[in-house]
Amino acid sequence: MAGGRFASVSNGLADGLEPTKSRRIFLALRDLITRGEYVYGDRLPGELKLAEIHGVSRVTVRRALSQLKRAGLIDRHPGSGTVVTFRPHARPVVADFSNMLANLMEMGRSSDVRLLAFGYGLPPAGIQRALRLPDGARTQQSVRVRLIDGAPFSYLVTHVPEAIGATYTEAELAATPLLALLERSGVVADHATQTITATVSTPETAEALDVAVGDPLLALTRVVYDPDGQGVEHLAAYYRPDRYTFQMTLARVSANGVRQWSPITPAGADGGPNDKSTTQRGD
Amino acid sequence: MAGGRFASVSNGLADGLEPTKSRRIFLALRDLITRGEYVYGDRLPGELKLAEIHGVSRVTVRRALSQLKRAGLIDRHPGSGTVVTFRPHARPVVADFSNMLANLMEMGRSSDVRLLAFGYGLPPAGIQRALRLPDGARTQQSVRVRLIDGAPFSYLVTHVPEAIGATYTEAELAATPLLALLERSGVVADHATQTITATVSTPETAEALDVAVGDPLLALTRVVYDPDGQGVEHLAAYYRPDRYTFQMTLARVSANGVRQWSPITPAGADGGPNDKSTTQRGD
DNA sequence: CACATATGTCTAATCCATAAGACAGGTTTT
DNA sequence: AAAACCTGTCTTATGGATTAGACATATGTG
Repeated sequence: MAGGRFASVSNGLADGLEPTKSRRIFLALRDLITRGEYVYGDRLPGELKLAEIHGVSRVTVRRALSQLKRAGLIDRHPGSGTVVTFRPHARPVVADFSNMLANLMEMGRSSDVRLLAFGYGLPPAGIQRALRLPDGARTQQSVRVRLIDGAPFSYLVTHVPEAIGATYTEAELAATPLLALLERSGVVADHATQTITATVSTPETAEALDVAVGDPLLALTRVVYDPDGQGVEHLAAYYRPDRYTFQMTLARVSANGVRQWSPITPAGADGGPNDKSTTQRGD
Repeated sequence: MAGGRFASVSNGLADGLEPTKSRRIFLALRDLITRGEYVYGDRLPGELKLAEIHGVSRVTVRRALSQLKRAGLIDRHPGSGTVVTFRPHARPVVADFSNMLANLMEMGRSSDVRLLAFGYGLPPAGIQRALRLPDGARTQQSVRVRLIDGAPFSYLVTHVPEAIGATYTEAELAATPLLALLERSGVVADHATQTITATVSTPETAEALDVAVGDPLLALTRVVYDPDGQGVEHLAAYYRPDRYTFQMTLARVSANGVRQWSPITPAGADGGPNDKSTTQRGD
């Protein structure tokens, strides 16, 4: 609720804290609206129609619509109908395939980081394996929340091998992108694997991101390796889908006689000569 | 439940058809397991611990664990504890950033398509705008479900301008990737925009994908344009996150003096000389 | 105007997931 | 052997979302 440009894309909470049918319908409709299936001025189906579509009673639909109204996505007019008031100018943060926050600063938006946890310890088995660490090796573990215009949109859990993590302080992590810290320490990020999927929020992520427990989240797992194939960073990131999406432009090219899609790197693509951009953000 | 290699990654339904706390906890735990946070042989926290973490009673945790057990992800031993039995060999289908189903056939897996709907009509306002169609222009609309080894993993809704859609039949669409049909018809796919986000399943998608209503889904929206910038295909795709994820490898390269991430195209990356692969799949 | 359709408001009843607790029986550790 | 911890099973009670209905009121249309 804290903010800025996201006032019109809030979460509509306050009575929908539980995983109820109405919450679910709210989320489904919000998704249709924020993704542009319904645009400004469109009329939603009537309450009875929605009740039929979702197999619930009218009361339940009305709860979902109340949440949408509270979130500022719709207006309701007795007799006339329910109308979308969401203006796409308040669109979510957009990142390209490489997870760069595209043009964040240029759009005049302020980004902020809150460091929720910081410490050293034994990593979970899966993370240990992903980083290719020997048994018993410890990692530096941190939990951060990134805000845009005062509103949280990402929840980041990182693991870094202890020796590397020791090269910077807690305060530095709270102020600097992790990847920049690593490269400052002489670590060479050579390649990375990245997986994108969908999941649900837990009490932890829900509280940090100001959503209801059970709401869908975009999940990204990235493991960064040095030239030797040694893992140097493990990132588990959770994003609010209404505030952050992955977006990319693909070109259909011929390579080896086979036509296939190729991503267009933002720098060399949209004509904009903004190569002077500062160091790419890490997450 | 119909399926092959997915027997070990089912949805654990059958009493969790509603968006309940226990369902939510099931999903959260399943996510941790399928993403490798917990690996084969790991012991989950005890029921009381889980109850504390998620802020629910023990009964509720037990329901979630029952679903996990039914899904074949865990085994429970009285006195000893709950152990992960999920073997990563039954991993989800993986697609790279360009949405190609990587090495699907080479892995000996069978893919199948079910055509649920087919027809012509006026598109929703958002889709009309995305395709840059004039008012009143009609589109061919289809709904398909893609199966892997007999188990559904994607729900695809496409819109194609009427004139283009007329160049192939309903039967052809049920058997051939849409993009191949388009290019056969002389349509030149030049570039595309693509957005990836997370959403929740509706009764429609839930039934088609055999998940509970309210379960999280990966959502992809893609609009393909011809060289003139005219939209030729609009695709809204929904994926079961436990059966399909986006996965990519990135290389840290220097370009213009700026270090940034660059995706590695699967063909030229993993050393495997499989350039002979057939036409790339469209979805 | 009359009619269909939309949202707004209220009622009464139901139902089921959830909570809180006790107890049994198996496993591991000290 | 005892202590600590785990899952399995059961009981009772409650609360809040949900249902199904009626009725009012605003809006647009033929």
